[in-house]
Amino acid sequence: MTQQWPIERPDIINLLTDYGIQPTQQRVDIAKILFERPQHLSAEQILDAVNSRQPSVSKATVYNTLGLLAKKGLVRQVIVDPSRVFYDSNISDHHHIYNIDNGTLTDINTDELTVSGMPSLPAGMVTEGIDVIIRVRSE
Amino acid sequence: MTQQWPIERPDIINLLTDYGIQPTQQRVDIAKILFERPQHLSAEQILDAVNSRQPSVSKATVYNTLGLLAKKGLVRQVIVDPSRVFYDSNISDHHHIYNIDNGTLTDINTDELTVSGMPSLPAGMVTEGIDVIIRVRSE
DNA sequence: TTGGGTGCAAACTATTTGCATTCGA
DNA sequence: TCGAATGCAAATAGTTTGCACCCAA
Repeated sequence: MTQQWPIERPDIINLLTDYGIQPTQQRVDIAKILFERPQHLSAEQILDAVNSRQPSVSKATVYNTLGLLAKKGLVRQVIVDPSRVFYDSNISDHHHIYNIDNGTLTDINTDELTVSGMPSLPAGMVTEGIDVIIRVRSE
Repeated sequence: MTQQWPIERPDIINLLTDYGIQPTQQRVDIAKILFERPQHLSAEQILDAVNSRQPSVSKATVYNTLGLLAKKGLVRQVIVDPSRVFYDSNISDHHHIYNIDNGTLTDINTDELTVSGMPSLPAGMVTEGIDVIIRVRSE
């Protein structure tokens, strides 16, 4: 899927529908923040952004929606910091650099950095995904 | 460092001392659990294990000690689950398979699975570590 | 009308912190 | 002796949950 950013409101509605998600006002608002560009946001950042003009979405709905988007495969959870989950609007295959000083995530394409030698898994095990995280710090 | 497991109490005391950690009773008890074998334990598992006979170490001390051991480089934090941190007593370079169904971690040696194409980092950035996590589930 | 979606507040849980007490070099 | 280590409980923070209300098909 060749993507152009930002994804506009009508396209977001189609996207949600395609993924089997009923496009309610709040869900579209939340998705709109995420799909402005490929980015990594925490739940709190999304809550703040979506309510920046006037409060319109509750915390519970933000969490419920992010969980739903992740479960349906529209966004990807990035687990690099025990204190909060990041939601990545770029679902094409890629890896991450995590700056532990400022909590910033940067993408690495899989053609730049590759993983080789995937071990065979025990019977009955299915790969759900491969995360590569390069932890960096300043100085 | 060729390691033989389990690491016994007197060796743990030397190990702590070598790493600049004052080997108190509680710290040695906690380290002893971790260094029985190469393994991945959560803070709660360690708390339970260390107090299995009779309560001897508080929750705060377990957290303080694990943080200290990680900071000094005696154990490695493994961040794969937003709900809890795992502590890995194997600090030799390796990667992980994480079973999201049962929360189990399995090691992968770096000679089985390798990462190539480390991107050059911006000036002033230093690599702290590379984590590769293969997420799997049953069935 | 009726079930899914939402909001609010309370509940939860892993982790951290403040502070008084105890320990160990 | 005296600072470091410990323990307890309370505080914190991200996330989840229970439940009443609301809305669209």
